[in-house]
Amino acid sequence: MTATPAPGPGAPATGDFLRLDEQICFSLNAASRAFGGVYRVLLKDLGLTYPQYLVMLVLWEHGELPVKKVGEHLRLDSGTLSPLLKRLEAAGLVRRERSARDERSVQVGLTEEGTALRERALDVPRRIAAATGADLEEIRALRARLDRLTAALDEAALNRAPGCT
Amino acid sequence: MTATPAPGPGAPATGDFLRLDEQICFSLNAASRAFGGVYRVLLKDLGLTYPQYLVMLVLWEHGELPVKKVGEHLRLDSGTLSPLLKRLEAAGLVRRERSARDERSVQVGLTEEGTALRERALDVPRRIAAATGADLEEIRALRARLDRLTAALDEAALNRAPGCT
DNA sequence: CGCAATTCAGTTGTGCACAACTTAATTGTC
DNA sequence: GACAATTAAGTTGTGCACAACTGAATTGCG
Repeated sequence: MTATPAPGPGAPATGDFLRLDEQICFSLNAASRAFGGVYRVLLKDLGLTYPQYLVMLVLWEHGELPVKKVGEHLRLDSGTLSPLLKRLEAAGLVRRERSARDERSVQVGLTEEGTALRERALDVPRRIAAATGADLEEIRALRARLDRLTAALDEAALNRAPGCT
Repeated sequence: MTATPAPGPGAPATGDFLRLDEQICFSLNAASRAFGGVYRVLLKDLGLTYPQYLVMLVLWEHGELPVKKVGEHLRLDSGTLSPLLKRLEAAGLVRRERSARDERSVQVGLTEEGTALRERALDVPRRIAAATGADLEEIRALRARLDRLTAALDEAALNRAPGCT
C-alpha cells in the first residue's frame, strides 16, 4: 500500500527525489491535518474552530489588540481574519471597534463571555498533549525544529519577492 | 490557573499551558503554511497548486489508480478529491473514467500531457530542499517524528469515535 | 497647505479540508 | 432471485488561506 519501489525501467535518482519531496512536506501537512481533527473534536464543545481558538489564545494572552497585531501573532492577513473575527463577534465572544486615534485601525477585544470561555479551554492543552503521546521535551524539540524551518522558508520566499529572480 | 494536572518532571507552571499548547500545533501549522508559500511560487510555472502537485506525485509514482486509492495515499476524501481531480482533468493533465469491472469506482490516470509534466517537476524537490536550508538527515528525522505524531493523533481520534469511551 | 505614497481593514474570487448527505453499484445472506 | 448492508464517488455547505483589489485614513514631503 505504501512506498513501493519506483516503477518503470531503472528508476533514476531523480525519481527518489520526487518521493522524498513528498515525504518532507506531506508529513508536515498530514500532521497538521491530524492535529486539526483532534482539535475539532475538543473544540466542538466550546463552539470554536481551531483558527478561532488561536485568535482567542492571542486575545487571552495579550488582551485588546488591533487586527494587524492579531495577524502578526498568527501569521494571517486581513483576508482571513476579517470574516473569522466577524464570526467570533456574532458568537458574542469578541468586540470589534474602530480606534478613535486611528480610524483605519480596528481594535479587537474580549467580551465577558469571551473572557469566561478561557476557563473552559484550560484543559484543552492537556488533552491534546495526551493525544500526541509525546512528552514535553520531544514537543519542545519538534517546535524548535519547525520554527527554524518556518524562518528559513519565509526567508527563501522573501528572496523570491517581486523584482528578484 | 487550575489545579496542577499531572505535573511531569520540571513541568512548566500551569499558566503556561495555554501558551505551550499554541506553540506545539501552531508551529506545525505555520510551517505547513510557510511550505505552502514556497511551493505556490515554484508550482506556479507548472500551473499546479500544492494539493494538485501531491496528486500528480501519486500518479507519477503509481500510475492509474481509483480515486479511493489516491485518497488513501494523501489522506484525503472524495469531498476534497472530486473537485480537485475535475480541475486537473480540465487542465488536461488527468483522465477520469468509470471502471468497467466496478461501476462505482473511477480510475484516475495520466494523460500524455500529465506524464510529460513530470519532467518539468523534477527540480522542484531540489529547490524546496534548498529553501529549507536543512540537510537530508535532519529532514529524515523530522519526517519520522511527524509521522509518529500523526499516527498517535489518528489513534486518539479513533478512540473518540462514536461508541467509544 | 496640498497631495502623493503608505497603511489598515475589508471585499472578492479561487481553491482546499471536511462533515453530512445523496446516488448508484456491489456484496452477503437468505 | 430478492433485498438489506456496504462501498465508491459525487454534492452541498461551512470555514480557512491567500492573492488581488478597494476605499478610507494617515503620513511625509515639498
